[in-house]
Amino acid sequence: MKRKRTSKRKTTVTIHDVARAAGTSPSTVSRVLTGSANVSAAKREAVLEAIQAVGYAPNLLARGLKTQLTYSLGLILNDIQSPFFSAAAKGAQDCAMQRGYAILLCDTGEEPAAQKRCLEMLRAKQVDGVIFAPTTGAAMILDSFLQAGTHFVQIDRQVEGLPISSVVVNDDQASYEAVHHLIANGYRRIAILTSELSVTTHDRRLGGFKRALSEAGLALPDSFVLRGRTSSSDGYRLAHKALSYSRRPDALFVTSSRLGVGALRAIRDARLRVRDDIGIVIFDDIPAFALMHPSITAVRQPAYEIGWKAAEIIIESLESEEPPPPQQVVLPAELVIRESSVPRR
Amino acid sequence: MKRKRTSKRKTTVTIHDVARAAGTSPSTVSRVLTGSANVSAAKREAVLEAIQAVGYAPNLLARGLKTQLTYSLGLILNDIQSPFFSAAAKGAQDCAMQRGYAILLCDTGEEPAAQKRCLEMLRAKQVDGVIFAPTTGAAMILDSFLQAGTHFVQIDRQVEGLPISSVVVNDDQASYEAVHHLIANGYRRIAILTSELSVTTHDRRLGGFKRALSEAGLALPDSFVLRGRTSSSDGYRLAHKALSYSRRPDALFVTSSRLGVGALRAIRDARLRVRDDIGIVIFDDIPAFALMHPSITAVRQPAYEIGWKAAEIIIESLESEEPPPPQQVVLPAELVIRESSVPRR
DNA sequence: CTGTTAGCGCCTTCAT
DNA sequence: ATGAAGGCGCTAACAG
Repeated sequence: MKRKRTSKRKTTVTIHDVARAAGTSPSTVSRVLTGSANVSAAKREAVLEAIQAVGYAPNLLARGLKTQLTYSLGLILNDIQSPFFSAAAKGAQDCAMQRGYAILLCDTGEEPAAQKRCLEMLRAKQVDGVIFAPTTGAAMILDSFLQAGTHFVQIDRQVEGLPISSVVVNDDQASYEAVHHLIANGYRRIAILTSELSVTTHDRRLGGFKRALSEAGLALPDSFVLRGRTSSSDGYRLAHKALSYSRRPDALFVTSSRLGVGALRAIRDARLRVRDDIGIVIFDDIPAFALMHPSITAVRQPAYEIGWKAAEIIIESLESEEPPPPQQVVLPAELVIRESSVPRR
Repeated sequence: MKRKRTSKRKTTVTIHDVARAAGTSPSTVSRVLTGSANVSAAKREAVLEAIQAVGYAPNLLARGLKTQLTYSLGLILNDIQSPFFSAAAKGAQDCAMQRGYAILLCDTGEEPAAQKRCLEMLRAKQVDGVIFAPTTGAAMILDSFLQAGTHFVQIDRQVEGLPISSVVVNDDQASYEAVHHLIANGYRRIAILTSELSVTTHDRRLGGFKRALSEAGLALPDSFVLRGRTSSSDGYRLAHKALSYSRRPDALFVTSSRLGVGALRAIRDARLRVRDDIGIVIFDDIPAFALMHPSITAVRQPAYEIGWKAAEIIIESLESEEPPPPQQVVLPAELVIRESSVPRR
């Protein structure tokens, strides 16, 4: 962790150098930089030229130290490789960039310990705000940060009962509709593949699933609720198990695309035909689902918009005089009906 | 862009507070924090306790201003949503995190202007180094940064002729092998779908393609080299065009997964059968390719390793006394043979 | 081993 | 409109 300074810093050019080159004082240079006060057109010109001449670039560390504002936002995700989170990251990045903020990226891999380390690091870096998808154990860590006045907004998941803004989708309702759609298409023995993680996302999707079933008067054997971790191999394992039941399900509702990909592989390996032997709807759409034979019905989430909106909320709250009260934004997820849930004939 | 300070900062606790609580001086606190010098066990204890008691968290801005070291790395990508880049991002993030560095994420969307803005922002933030996938126009912008002593490493693409480290795959050879494989499986009229962007990646893939063809004594009509942008709709358009030729190709080599996804859709819409009517190999593998019917042969890139290695190179060079000379790392991409390139019969 | 001193680069009163 | 002075929080000599 130790490191020596190399000769790198000889080239450090500061507002002093600019001032000297422009024949004025550092304060004046600072004023044209921030635009905070009036300076005569002549001086301003001189300064601007001097900046070019000496190749000056501002040092945001120094500025931040002085102003207590860093114009950077933390972004804590569980898996940047998932299409959902990478789209959200892009949305947040684009919005932040446009408003002059930078994004510090953290990937927790769903590890509470990593989540804690990320939060601490972000605090030490003095980020102005944090966008994050909480994983288990977030609540207790968060307290101290809220007291420190850090602005937060949660995405995808929610830690309930905390006065924090959030941007999520209508997990319950969208799941309800997806399952309702399966039922309407004649499927009766529907199993759910979901995560054992206690995050709101999966809980609510399970909730919508159950609601649709009970509303239709359909039974739900305990064995039809299959829980695992979130990798695609877990999806494989879960689906494999479900398909091995003597009375196996005739349809699957899967609460994440990763699990879904694994489940599809299991179906294939079991030599079962998607749609004819087993219907399937997956929560969270990925481009590949449209390409498959048969194509896969999925619930599309506005991931990019979620990320964008989260950044927007944070920046607004940062830049307003009175920090606005926490807001809960719920964006609609959309059922994209393809072939895997619609039997022929 | 203007913003008032809120009442947030009342809670700022510094090493002074710690010092007071521990009955010692700020320097001693600093010493236990950095471990730079010996302090008596008693004092150290007192300081450690005081830190807990007053809820102190270090301010890395201030430290960085003093030490000229920020322990943060810039990461400039063209599209975080692409599986390749998001895997690379994760690799870089994991390595950086492990070594105590943070990652500042920038997404250029392949825009030279955005690339420039990102670079400037990163410089202003005083990052210790930058990992980046250059897009067109990178060369000229880079110069000034190299002089400023910023450490760089390129991934995926290369700006040639600059003394910068890079981590790439063996684009030429892997492409050669992929096309050779198509030829060995009886395909003869092979077209390539690639990008019009002049980045080394696509150029080299085209190079390997041509090499395999000429070595086999196969002709390459100009119309069989199709170039577009990089979206999947471009892939669709290009493939659609190729398939409409009176003497259409019997196989496609596609130089990116995005283009490939579009091409597959075009094949499907044209009611052609992958493999039997038209063979296909795609450079850059994504999980979905394994799931399709028939499954898609692809060139798998070690994206995570590329990101990891890039971070490692930068950190090593940062932490070594003598900055080591730039190194060019070439990781092997692997041809994953599935069904789309292997005719039955 | 420990406290004091002097900045890192910048912004911001305060005088002028 | 402009310059001088002080300090953001921290570390690194320098003394003792």
